[in-house]
Amino acid sequence: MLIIDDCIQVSVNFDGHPLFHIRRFHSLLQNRTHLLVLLSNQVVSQNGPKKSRIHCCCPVWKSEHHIRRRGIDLYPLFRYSVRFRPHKNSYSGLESTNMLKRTHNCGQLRLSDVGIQVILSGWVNSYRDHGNLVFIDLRDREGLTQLVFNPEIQKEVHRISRDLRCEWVIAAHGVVRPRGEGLENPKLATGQIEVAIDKIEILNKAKTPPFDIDVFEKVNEELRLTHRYIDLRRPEMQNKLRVRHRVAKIVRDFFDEEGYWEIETPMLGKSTPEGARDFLVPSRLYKGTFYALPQSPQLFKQILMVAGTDKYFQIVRCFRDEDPRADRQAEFTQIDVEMSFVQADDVISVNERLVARIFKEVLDVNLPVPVPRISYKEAMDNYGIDRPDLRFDMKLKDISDIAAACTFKVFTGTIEKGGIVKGLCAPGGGKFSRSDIEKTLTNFIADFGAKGLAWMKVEKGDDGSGLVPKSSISKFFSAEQLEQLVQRFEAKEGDLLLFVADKEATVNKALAPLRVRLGHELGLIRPSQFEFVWVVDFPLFEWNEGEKRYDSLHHPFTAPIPQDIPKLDTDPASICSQAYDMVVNGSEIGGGSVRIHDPAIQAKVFDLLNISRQQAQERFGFFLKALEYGAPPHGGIAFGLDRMVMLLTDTDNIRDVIAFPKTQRGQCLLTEAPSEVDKAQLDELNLRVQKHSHTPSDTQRP
RNA sequence: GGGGCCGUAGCUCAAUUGGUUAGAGCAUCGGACUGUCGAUCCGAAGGUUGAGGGUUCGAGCCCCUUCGGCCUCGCCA
Repeated sequence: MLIIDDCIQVSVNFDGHPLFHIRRFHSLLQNRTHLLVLLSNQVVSQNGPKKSRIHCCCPVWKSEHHIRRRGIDLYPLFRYSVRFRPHKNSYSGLESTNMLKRTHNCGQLRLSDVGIQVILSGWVNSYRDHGNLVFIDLRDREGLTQLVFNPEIQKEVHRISRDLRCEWVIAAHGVVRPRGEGLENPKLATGQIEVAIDKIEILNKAKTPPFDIDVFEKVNEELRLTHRYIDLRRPEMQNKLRVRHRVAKIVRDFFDEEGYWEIETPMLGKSTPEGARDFLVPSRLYKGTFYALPQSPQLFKQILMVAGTDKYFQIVRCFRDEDPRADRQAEFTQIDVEMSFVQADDVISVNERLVARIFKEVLDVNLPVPVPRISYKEAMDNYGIDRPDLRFDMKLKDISDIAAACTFKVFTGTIEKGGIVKGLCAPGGGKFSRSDIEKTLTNFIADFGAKGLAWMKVEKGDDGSGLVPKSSISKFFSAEQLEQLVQRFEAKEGDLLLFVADKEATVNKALAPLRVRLGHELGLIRPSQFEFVWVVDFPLFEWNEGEKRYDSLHHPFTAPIPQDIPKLDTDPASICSQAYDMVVNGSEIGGGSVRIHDPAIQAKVFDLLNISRQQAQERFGFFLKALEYGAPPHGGIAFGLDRMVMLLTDTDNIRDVIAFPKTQRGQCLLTEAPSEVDKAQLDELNLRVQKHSHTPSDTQRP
């Protein structure tokens, strides 16, 4: 055995076929602990270090142990011609000349292709080795194709195929042939055919992946995020990326056809501390000043209207530094739209056609246009929330009138204090046990601030006629009142009535999620059912009791309906805005409004929001100034692209529709962002990190 | 900032409720096998039970601290 030093380069031909290339060997063999070079029947070299420049063809040797066990007996397995030459510090382009270039993808071949020669490239999805016959399922993003290796076709290629492992990257040449009768695989689109391989090229080996790509079990998400490149190989994830691309493509095509321009707006902008927390970026040139990443391009798109661009759209990244949720990331993507000389109906009709096209082209779902509309008040009354899930009925009913007349202190007391009693009828909910209701459901609504949940099961009366709500509180109700309850909810035998008594806001806050939960648990939702609705007629303001001022329900640039403009001076709380939200299955996927284009009205709104003239000038001065130079009437909308893709892919996790998402604590597990930076970087920005600025011991120090 | 769930082999999960040497399936490695397709069969290897401390004769299990992930309330004009 002879140690070969670092300056020998070996090129290997395999039966005269240059199936392997020098540079590829390098990457193939980097992870090896040992390399051996065979010449004749001798082991010529053994070498350990990873960084060796020696290249050789030894595709089956896994370890020193393996080689020792086989010893020199390995020789008959190898028939390489081996040529040495001095290392000239160059790979001389050998790697690119002979690579098998693919002719088809792995989801493409059908019976009609039988007989043709093809080259496929991809990842080894699985291997089934029968000793002589070897089957490889080769995977790329388009699908799987079965490759067959038979020693009778090409002995050496067959031998190499036995060493292939999952996730190795290969290219293979062969002939498409039909599978024998009864051997088709109906699970695969390409299951009618297979490719009999006579040439193969190993483009790269792979470490055993940290989790199986082809596995049905749910893998720990932390692991998936740290190895996102593995996770994204899974067909399910590739489909989500594909759908996301399709949506973006449809959006661009649609708006282009409709005469919209895609215009980019800055990522480094001005902080306007309203709404969510900003992500800040320090300025190097102006010490002590900061850019903010955009929460949305709201002001820029309105300025574009003043600039006469007329019809604008953008698929744009937005940033809000708030805690994430299952359907919320700090960094997310909007389909942002704005148009001039329009009223609310114009914006609505264009955009429902857009959404209809997306759902038609991606899912083949026909969405009825025009999409129905309900008012904010209707939504709050019937569903307790401004984004109602209309896939099932189960409307909330106010029973304050009945409750006021009963003798149940919790109900009457609440009403005396100005609260309400509202409830819902869960069809078939009578099957819930007392513990289901009084523990599980009561705890559930307690999270939303409700103090208790009253219930009644609707059963047949004792005399066998009529329906009577039964429960521990039914004794506080007269027979007539019980009858009224049954009628109000149109309850049937076996239903469950649930009530919450509190301030109206609290009642709605508790009952809305309870309704959705029951809808799921009672199986009231059909799979792949989509119910679209525009929620309209929002109030312009809501009263903020803590701050003693009005807040915008939408944002401060939303226009009131024209006939309510006089109320800005008299009765702001009752003003109706020109805002609209598109809601699908209880999820808000988009929202927008007609904007204020009159500087005088904008000023009045700022007054009501308790934003002083000076504050308004500091924050939005540039924008208010723009409005003074001939702003057209305009309005727009923004859709949440991530949420739309979630709906289209039936996903309840926003991270699954983002290629490189962050965790709930805002970390990227792949890159380990955020990270500390060099002192030099901080110095350049004139920044200093105060590590313990908030600990009492520090502040008390003299 | 608050509440909840979780962390055991590479992965997914067990471990008779504090008791002997922490098990299984899949993956990995070795062997056999010419029609499989989540191949099969035989064999092997694989563990600081997230980390640190405590209680105990004895801790995967109980207590405290801490790290990480997920869900959620607040927050998200």
